[in-house]
Amino acid sequence: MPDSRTPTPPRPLPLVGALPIAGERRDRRERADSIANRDRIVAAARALFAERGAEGASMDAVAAAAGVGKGTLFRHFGDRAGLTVALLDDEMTAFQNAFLFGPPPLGPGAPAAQRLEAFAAEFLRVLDTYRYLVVAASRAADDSGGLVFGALALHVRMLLEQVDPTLDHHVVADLLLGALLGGVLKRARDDRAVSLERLQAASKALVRGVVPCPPERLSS
Amino acid sequence: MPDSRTPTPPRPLPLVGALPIAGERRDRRERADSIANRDRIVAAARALFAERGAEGASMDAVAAAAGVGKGTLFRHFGDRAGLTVALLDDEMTAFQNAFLFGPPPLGPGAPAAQRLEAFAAEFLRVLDTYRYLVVAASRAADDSGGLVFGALALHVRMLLEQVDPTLDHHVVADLLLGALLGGVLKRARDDRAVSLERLQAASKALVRGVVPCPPERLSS
DNA sequence: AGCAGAGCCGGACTGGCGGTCCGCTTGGGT
DNA sequence: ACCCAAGCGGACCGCCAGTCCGGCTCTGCT
Repeated sequence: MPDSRTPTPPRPLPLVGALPIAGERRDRRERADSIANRDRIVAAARALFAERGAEGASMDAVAAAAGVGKGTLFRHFGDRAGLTVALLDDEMTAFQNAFLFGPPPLGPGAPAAQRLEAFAAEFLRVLDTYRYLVVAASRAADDSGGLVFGALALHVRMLLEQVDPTLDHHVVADLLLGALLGGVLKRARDDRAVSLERLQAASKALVRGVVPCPPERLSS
Repeated sequence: MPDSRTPTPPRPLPLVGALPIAGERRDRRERADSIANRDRIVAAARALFAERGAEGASMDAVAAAAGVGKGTLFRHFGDRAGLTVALLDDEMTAFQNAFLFGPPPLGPGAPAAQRLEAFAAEFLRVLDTYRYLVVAASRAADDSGGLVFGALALHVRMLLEQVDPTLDHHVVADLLLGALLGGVLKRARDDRAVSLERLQAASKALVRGVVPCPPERLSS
């Protein structure tokens, strides 16, 4: 009997830093059918969450839609929270890459204040696109936002520090992310009573508020 | 057989406006034992949520702790979400009264900008005090925040409009409330890694940012 | 190519939870 | 004192997250 069934199974991609680049090798090569099954589960879960909403998709339904057994599902993702976090984590990792290596104003090269504004707008766009995952994660995960948005919060903190060193970066970053997340969640619930553009414009006002008043740092 | 068991039972206190003043009379007087049972349920639920956390307290456990049957519990509150909303709603109503009728700077009489700052600080304090309810409601209710914080959002919108008529009050208010709510939720999860005072200070910075730059409107 | 076994697969099974139902009890008006 | 509408309780139901283990497939080695 394998000892990989200890109380803390490996859970493939729990942290944001892990990139799902193909060809990455572990201590032991992962079996091809295992990888294929994982991919099918991810695809099926994405479709089900998008279609039936957060709690319309039971783990049984996901497994059935993916054409695998429940054992396989739980082997790969540990529990329901692990699945939702893994799904959302993929998107957040992509966003993080755009932020770290992409072109300005989101990526490096632009002034910090501009990058913050671009971050808010783009973060809202991405969250809204995958709002079904955000809703699911906000319910399922005990540390909702902790693991998934941790790396993002770090970057916001750095930007905030550049913009105004006297700020309490840590807390203000959390507040800012909370505002964006809350906005998306409300939009997801109210069936999009306000347009994404309005949300983005309001978030820009919020970000500009945090930045020190002298306007010469803001305008392009 | 009473027809009060239709798909949409009355659910005593779903809206914020309903004040639980004693002596208020409905079309038919409510039975004394019913009121007593409701109070015992509320007290037991509060204790259980505070003690065992959001999902440590099942409805069976609440009913048992209150010394009533499950039928009584569900008759009074409809479902789990109804119970958590009712609990949180009581606190929010009290807070709302302080905001509407209490002394400045929270109540009327102070400049809008100051009232906004006081609102943020006090809202954080109240939410943090009842953080176990906030966590429970954020999981249970489908319209989490919609019903419970709706009235609060209205007031914030009014204040924002007074402070800067060019603002998109509706969305900015949601963003602001989302930031505060998110801050409290994070604090509830991380076991209070940052002090409430730091949170309040950061929220003040956020509120000041939204207000137009000229500082003569801000300082006392 | 053939073999051995490590590790993955699947789906029956379990415990517990939210929510319902209906016969019984009781409060309160007359 | 009487009556009955209203409230009560807890057995019951279906669902769902998570577990378990026998069997089988894929992989690395020879």
